[in-house]
Amino acid sequence: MGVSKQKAEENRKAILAASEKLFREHGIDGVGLSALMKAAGFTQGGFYNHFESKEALAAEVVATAMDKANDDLKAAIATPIGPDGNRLRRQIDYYLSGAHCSDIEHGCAIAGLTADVRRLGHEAQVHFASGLEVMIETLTALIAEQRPESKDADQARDEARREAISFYNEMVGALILSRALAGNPQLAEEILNASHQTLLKRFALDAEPGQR
Amino acid sequence: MGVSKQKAEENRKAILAASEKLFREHGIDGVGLSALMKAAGFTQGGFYNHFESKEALAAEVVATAMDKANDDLKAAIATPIGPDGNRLRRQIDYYLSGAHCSDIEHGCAIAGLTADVRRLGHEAQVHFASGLEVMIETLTALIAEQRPESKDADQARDEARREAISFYNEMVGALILSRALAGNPQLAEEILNASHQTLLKRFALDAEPGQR
DNA sequence: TGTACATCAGTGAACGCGCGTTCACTGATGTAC
DNA sequence: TGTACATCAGTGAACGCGCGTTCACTGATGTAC
Repeated sequence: MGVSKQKAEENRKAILAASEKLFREHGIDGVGLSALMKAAGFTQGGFYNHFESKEALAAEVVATAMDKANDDLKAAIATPIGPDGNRLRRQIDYYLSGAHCSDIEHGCAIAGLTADVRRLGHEAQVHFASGLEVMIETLTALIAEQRPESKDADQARDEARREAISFYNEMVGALILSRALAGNPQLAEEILNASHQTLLKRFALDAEPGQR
Repeated sequence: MGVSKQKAEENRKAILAASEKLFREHGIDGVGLSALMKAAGFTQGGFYNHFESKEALAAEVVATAMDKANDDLKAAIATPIGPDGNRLRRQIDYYLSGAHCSDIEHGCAIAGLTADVRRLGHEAQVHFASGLEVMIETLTALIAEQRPESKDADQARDEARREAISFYNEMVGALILSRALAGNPQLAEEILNASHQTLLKRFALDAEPGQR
């Protein structure tokens, strides 16, 4: 058709964005290149002008999705909150909400991709691991705020990191299990709620400020 | 070939067993009927003597895998332990071990199938949900043992169930995330260890008996 | 108990289909002079 | 600045391949008499 370099770059990003949505929803094996290209507004032959293979696309989708997820989390943490608000509580409320659970396309990239990453190539797995490490570091800082001060800074950092990982494991597990429970919506909700309540309690966020 | 009814029934079970292993490892979309039948020791044409379709097989695999997982857990809990042992601690130690993490074929059916269940048919999802409910009930009883006695029995039961779900969410999340981290084995191990340590502490299992 | 026949698990080739990938072609963009 | 040409993103048809499924056939099992 003849397309400017700038337009071509935009088109490439459109393919990546469409692919991320479809991969999360149907899995990487569950959607073909023709569907991906159609969703991005193109015909299937053009795919190889932008990517070397479907596997290369998958690796790049993982990388960009993880970067975006980390940017989003950092932005959310930086957003001001009211005087009685709490940054950690806000993350928990959002992550374990029914809305986030239903919105696989736009929700947490890690929870949306974890299941498929195991069966992807090495490059995708390395991008996933790097992205998760950044996520853990961000959450460690967030949780360190929440914990009482300690004399031993090294030990405090180790403990905060351990708490952050354990915290994230629980949130991801709750979300993935809940999403697998289309066969019993009531149980799906109970699973989100159980972790929600338990995590608030664990980080002493379950009472009004000052009460506890 | 001509085969007795009893032998045919055994063959059917062999197909189910081979399918469960391959489905867990490669996903349901990731393995074809010819591979399944070959793994069970047959040629592909005979598949439809036993199952109506690949989807029907998947639903039955989920059902039998969940039943077996629940039977195994109940048997493990019933197994006697030494005087200083603890049933809950033994489950945690096993579930969050590197050995369990590596052994997708024989490990926890729920963690092995959760990722795929979302994309299966309704029947499979219902079997999954029923199996998970039984698992939660078993864990609730196990955790209730661990908790101090309470005046209000109803409230105690609700709390034990909530603790059990939250506990299971964290274990499943840790296992699935760890398995997705082939790109960073050190982080994979750290993720298992973080939940292991945190859960032992949470249920006051991290010290010698009597010390705490 | 023996004999004749129906049953049906298993075989292996074939079906149509959609997959990932390749290719010849188009034509606006970008470059050389 | 204008003109001629190379580039390359996009098109749409085609490739071989493996998928889920179907089918005609085989022959030991199980049944009827």
